[in-house]
Amino acid sequence: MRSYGQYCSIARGLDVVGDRWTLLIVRELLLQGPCRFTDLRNGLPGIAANLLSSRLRELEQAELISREDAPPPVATTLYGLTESGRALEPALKALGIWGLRYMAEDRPDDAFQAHWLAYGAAWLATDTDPEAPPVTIQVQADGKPVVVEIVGGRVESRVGRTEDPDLEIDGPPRAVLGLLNGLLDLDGAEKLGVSARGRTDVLSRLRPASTEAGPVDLVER
Amino acid sequence: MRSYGQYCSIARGLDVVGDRWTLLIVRELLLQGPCRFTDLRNGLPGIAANLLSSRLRELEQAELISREDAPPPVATTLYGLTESGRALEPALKALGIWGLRYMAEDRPDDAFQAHWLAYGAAWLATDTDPEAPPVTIQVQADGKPVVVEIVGGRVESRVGRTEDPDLEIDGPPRAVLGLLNGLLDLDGAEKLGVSARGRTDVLSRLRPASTEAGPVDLVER
DNA sequence: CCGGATCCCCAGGGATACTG
DNA sequence: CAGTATCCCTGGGGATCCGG
Repeated sequence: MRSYGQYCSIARGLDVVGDRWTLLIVRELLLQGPCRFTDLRNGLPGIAANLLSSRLRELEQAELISREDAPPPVATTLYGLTESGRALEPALKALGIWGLRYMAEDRPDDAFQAHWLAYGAAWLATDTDPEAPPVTIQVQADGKPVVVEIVGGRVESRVGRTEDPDLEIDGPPRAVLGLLNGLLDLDGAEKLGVSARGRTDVLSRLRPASTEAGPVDLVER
Repeated sequence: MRSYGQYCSIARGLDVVGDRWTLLIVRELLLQGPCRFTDLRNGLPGIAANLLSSRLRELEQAELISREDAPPPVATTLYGLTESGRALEPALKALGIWGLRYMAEDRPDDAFQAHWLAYGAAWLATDTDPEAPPVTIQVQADGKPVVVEIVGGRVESRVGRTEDPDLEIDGPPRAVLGLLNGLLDLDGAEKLGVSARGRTDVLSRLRPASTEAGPVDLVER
């Protein structure tokens, strides 16, 4: 990227990660851990192969990512974040919280992947009752399964399924996301097509991680 | 900007502010308050007038900024941030903290403005001794004056001069910034051309605002 | 002088095809 | 699978010009 030529840490940061797709590549590596080229390509629907290739080269040169050869059974190269790359997490988190305000808009053609929903829960929600016992929620959105665990004040999540969850919810991504972030109550979510089975009371423990951003209306205006 | 087409709050956020110059425009309005076209242009050295014009139009449409007609004596239009625009502050702050690691590199041609240094102090530094009495520092870097006040755990700053500061420091931007962020000690800063007069002991109260980013080496490698 | 609009040119991004 | 190569087109940089 062409430099902004300004002695300002925001501008210099953008000199490095301001290019198109760059922050999303970091997002993928942050969420998925070390990835193969094809994993990244799948996690970034819409990116052109040459662009991904060139971005990876630039990011490696900037020492945000490093290539490593995977152990024998796989025998391919893996791309992983360096310390500098991982240090972008707070910035991505803040941007993700800000971007929540645009998640209400329904764009049917948008791609959707399970791990995006997973980080949505883990990064963007807080447990309001840290003293309460841990609970497990089996989430499914657009057919993609995610497990959310509320444990001692923290909200954690991963892609996949679990046995005997305290609660199961299923529905379109927008409604499920609103429910997980505490921005939608169950009534509202059910109107948007969510079905819930089990201890629906645990949902009241979830509140949006604020950064004093204030709540956002996830229902389309 | 062309949409990434991903149902992810980071991607949707970048759909709005991911274009070149956009975040820097928000930075200016955040630091300077409502601005005229020319003020923005001066605060964004390097931007082409047509780009600024088109970005302002897009940002207004996205409801991040609003135009208002200034009161009679000025009689020009002012651009100011809306609530959504101001909500970007945490993201810009996080990015600015991350970008600090690139502030060590010396690029003689980079532009430098006083208010960038001012936010550098206020956003990126913390007072380690909130109980201690308030102190005032008169800073000057590259001829541009900034006042930094350490008051009850908070670090505040503004462009300009004050009377009877507890400490005066003067030197090249890189060294002054390192000193204000607690990343450089006085000895190191003096080697980079800083001169200090007054209560140099108050500098020990400044520490970098972490976001667990860890300290950064501001001296060139 | 302020607040842009217009024009031209080039670099960077998108789509697809091709190769080790 | 992991990229490269190619072509095309849009979007950004830079200068100039114009109305208020």
